[in-house]
Order: sequence, then C-alpha cells, then structure tokens
Amino acid sequence: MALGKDYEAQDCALARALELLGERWTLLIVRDAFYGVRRYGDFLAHLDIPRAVLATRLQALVDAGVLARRPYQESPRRHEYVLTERGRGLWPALNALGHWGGEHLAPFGPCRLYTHLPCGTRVDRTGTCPACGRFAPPEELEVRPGPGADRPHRDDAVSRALRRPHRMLEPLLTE
Amino acid sequence: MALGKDYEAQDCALARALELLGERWTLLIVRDAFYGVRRYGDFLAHLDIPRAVLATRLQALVDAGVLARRPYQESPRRHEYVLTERGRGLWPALNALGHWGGEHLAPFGPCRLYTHLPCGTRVDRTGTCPACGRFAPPEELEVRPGPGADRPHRDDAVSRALRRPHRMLEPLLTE
DNA sequence: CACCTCGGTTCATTGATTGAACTAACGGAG
DNA sequence: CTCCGTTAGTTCAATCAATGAACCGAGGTG
Repeated sequence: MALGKDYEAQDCALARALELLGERWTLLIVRDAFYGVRRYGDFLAHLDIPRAVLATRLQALVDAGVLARRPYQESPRRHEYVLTERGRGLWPALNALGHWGGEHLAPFGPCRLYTHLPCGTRVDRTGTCPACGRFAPPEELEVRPGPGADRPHRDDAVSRALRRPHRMLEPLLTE
Repeated sequence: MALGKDYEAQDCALARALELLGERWTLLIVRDAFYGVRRYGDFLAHLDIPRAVLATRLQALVDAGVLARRPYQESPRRHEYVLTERGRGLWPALNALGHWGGEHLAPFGPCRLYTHLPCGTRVDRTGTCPACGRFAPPEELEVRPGPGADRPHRDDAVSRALRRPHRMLEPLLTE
C-alpha cells in the first residue's frame, strides 16, 4: 500500500483506522492474534508473509498500541506480541468482516465458527450472542473450524493447533 | 496493494473479504456509497483518489456484487454506482471499524455520528441502537457531522453536502 | 464551431511488496 | 571450544501497484 498520510479523507475516524489496518496483511495478523498466535515465527508460518513485511506490520501495530511486545523468556531474550485492550476492541470489526466474507465470498462458508462459551451459541455478525442477547466479548468465545476450513490444506504448526477448538486470545500451543 | 491471490491464508472468510476490501481506497469508496455518493466525479472529488485507481476499484466492487452500475441518464449516457443488498451488508463492518478509529485514533473523536432515526439515538460499535436494543439497518440511520468533522477543512461538493444531516443511502444532492 | 462536462484510459515515475540470503544472540551436543 | 540449530530479525535486488498529469471521446451549450 502507498503512503498512510494521504488518507486525509473525510471520515477521519475510518480513514485513521484504515491508515493502520488497511495495509496488506495487517488485519490478518490481528486476526491471528485473536486466535492466540503470539510469536514471530508462528505468524510467519501461518500467514506465508514475507519476513520483512511481518516485522514492519508488527512494529506498526505495537506503535499504534494494538499489540504489546513483551519478553516471554530471558537468555536468549525472546518477545511475543499480545493484543492490548485497544487491540481487543477490534473484535467487532474483525467479526463483521469475516462474517460478511463467509456469507458472500467463501464458497464453502466460514472457515471458523465463534461460539459464546457460556451459552454454547454462535455469535451473529454484530458479535452479539443470540442466546443471551448481549455482545459476546472475545475472551468468552471459542474458535472452532467451520465448514470452509482448511482449503487448501495447510500443515504448519498454527494450522494444526487450530484444528481443535480453542478459547480465543489464549496462547496457542504449537509444540 | 499486491496480488489478491496470495491471501490463501487460513480464515478464508476474512481473507476472501480482504482480497476485495483490503485494497487501498476500497473501504473508503464503500463508506462514501453509504453516505449517498454515487457518481464517479463525486467519489473523485471527495476522496482525492487517482482517477485510474477509482475506476479499477469501482470495477472490482461491481464485479464482486457490492456495487451496481446503472444508468442515471440517457444521452449522454451516464452511470451511477449504488450499493447492492450485498454491499449494504457491509454496514456492521464499516461501523465497527469507524467506531474503533474514532475511539482510539481520531484526536477529536468521530467525524460522523450515526443516529437511529426511529429512536433518535446514536448506534453503538456493534451497530445496535441502545434505545430499541435492535440492530439498526443503514436505511434507518442519519449521518451527521461529529466533533472531529472536517479537519482539515475540505470544500468539495460532497463535503459541503455532508455538513447537513443526511439519511444514509439516500443520494447526496451535490448541486 | 469552439468549448465545457462527465467518465473514463494511458503512461512514465515513484514507492511498496516480495523472497532469498544474510545477521545476531544464545543453548546444546560432541 | 567448535559446530549446529533455533528464533527473530535485517538487507537488498527484482517486481508489481499506486500516483498524477495528460489525453480521449461522447455529448451538450453558446
């Protein structure tokens, strides 16, 4: 994508959001973060993204306060990227976009289903749980493969881990 | 943005959506369509987008069934671009992204406020009207300038028309 | 007939993305 | 101590997309 400055468009709110999130790969990285991906290498393996681009995007997301970079081990010092409160606030947007894509563009339907754990019900396009009628925050959701999952077939550690139901935001164990 | 094919990522639903909508300018064009912009020249004036890019994006949106291209006058034959049912389905995603941007990235807050006309209440980030508790479809919304509107100051016909409250999806009169 | 409008297309320049190769810090095996 | 493997990056040439200015064409209008 070109320059971020040029989005001097009108609805600054949306334009500002898109300057950050509208760049190629960025929203897929954020989605992976919701799924529990935290490590550089896992993002890399799951997204097939060029290393340089991943580094740039992670940095931008950290700068914007969407992700936090924090050490997960000393010696050798290694860092992981976790969603901040601000980052978790992107859930409604991500859910709505994914829902729309699943309904209109994915030939086999959505690849992931989001279930409100307390109710056992799938959330709708607004992120609301039809059972309890309230907005379902991501930490109360379970991610599970849907009808359109895994085509074409992938075999990286993240894809394998995501074949099992998994609580959103919990770190993904990629042994 | 580069290739759309490469988004062979996992969550096909979101990836498919982003192949179309994740390209620079595309979501801003769709947002303008919600505001009632329909003509090539109006998109051009309001977005400061290169003509070639606008033509490409409009074509892609028509191909994807998000916009419909239809004549609004004969002799000289001229066309306008209107949101289809599928396109109007993007409202929750657009609202969520704009809401997030207004909350976290826009220094003066949102530039546009969306009011549920039957209730006179602003919708929340999920697109739900807090007064009636139901999802507010875009055709029941009014767009109005918000606290962060119009900075920097713009003076094209669309910006001027949007300074007055306006029912969403209704064509914008840009005399 | 000259000129204006609207909706594009064309094209050289600029800038971003890509993917392969390289770097760096450290742990562990032999 | 040396070599190898792991993780997380950086560098760089080649490629691909965005930009913006100029051009085009079908109709009006004066």
